[in-house]
Amino acid sequence: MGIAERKERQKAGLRDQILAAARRIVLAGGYGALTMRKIADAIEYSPGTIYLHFKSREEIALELCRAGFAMLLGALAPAAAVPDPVERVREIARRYTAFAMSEPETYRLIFMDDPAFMREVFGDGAEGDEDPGADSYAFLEQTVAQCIAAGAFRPIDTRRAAQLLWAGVHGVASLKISCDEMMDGDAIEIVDAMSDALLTGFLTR
Amino acid sequence: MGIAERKERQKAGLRDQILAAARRIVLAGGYGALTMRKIADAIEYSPGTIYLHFKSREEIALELCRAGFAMLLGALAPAAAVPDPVERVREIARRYTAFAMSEPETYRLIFMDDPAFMREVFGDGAEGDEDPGADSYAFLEQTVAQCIAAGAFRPIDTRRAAQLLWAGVHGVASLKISCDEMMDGDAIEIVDAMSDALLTGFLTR
DNA sequence: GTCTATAAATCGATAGAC
DNA sequence: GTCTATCGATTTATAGAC
Repeated sequence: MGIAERKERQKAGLRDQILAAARRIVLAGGYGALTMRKIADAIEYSPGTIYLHFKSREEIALELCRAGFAMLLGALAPAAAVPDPVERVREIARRYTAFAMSEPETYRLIFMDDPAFMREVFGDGAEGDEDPGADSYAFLEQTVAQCIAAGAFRPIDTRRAAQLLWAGVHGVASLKISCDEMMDGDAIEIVDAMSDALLTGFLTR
Repeated sequence: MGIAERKERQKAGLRDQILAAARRIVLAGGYGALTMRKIADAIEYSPGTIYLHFKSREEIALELCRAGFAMLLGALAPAAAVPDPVERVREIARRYTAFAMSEPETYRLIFMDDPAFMREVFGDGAEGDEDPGADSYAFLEQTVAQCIAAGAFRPIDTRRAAQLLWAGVHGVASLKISCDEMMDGDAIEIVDAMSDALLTGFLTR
């Protein structure tokens, strides 16, 4: 390794610092509070330096969205260890909600702020190799498919069932974030009730 | 267009004109696009004039939220004519979703933008006489209570059931707004499926 | 009540020195 | 690569003339 590699590392290092600072700012004050100057102050560089690593403020926000999706996928992943597919659905719902509650501003940035973010990252923003947004959804849909294959669910439409589950859990999580007082009880407890109610409609009787 | 038209509009009251213009701006470009100058341009007054009717930009947004809640309540109201309480729940869900789809930016302003808006309008912002936010929720909760009283629902917790329904419908509506492509099918069709699934969990068997 | 004018702050992004 | 300096645009809100 030589000078070139060291410079490469330094560049990557600063890029990560920028993203970390940006994430802290968004977490603290929402996406609207994210400004180049605040980032510059936080990392103790000049505002102009940021433009050597990111083309614009938008690009930083997009990268935060991508990272947020990756975090969500990481938070969901341990649910794969649950053997029973129906219980796995419940666990996914719990973990999804726990993530939203522990990172409300990240969740808000991804799912509630600008639709363009979610669309660009989730929709097709895949730059070939990775797409944690689609992966997160695919994980849920696969699990629903396994519930059907195992005979636990009636032969309902897989996509429809997965999307209803997502919508139900998202509804609980986003209302908890927007207006906690409106939803009585703990988020996990509520989302369990949501899973119960929805799964009752899906299960064979 | 000129003096004559402006004087005509004066009859409607400048305060209402400001709100109407603000609403058009928010509908067109989201809450972030709402600026005093744009309002001033739209109503053909100077920016300073607006401050004679509203203390700040925030107060205008709050008033838009209140008006949005009132519109939502108005959109829900006809559901009261449905005699069967269970069918009435379905109808409320449909009308709620139809409102969100026809006024996505209004819906976004109320439920998805700044949590402070929803909190201040819904939470306790009632200035004594009116509170369309609480009324909207109360309408749903009363209907659920009537489902239980009529023996259609198992004796479940009324608030919990009402809040799960709200969360489920909100989840569908908000995901449709944020990422239409992610939810297959028409919003009303999806929300009917959501009602079916949730109600199945609530109905006596 | 309405206007003009402007204060005071903040922003994204760029140019050029080093 | 980094900084200083700044452009140019935008914002909220106010002060004072009429």
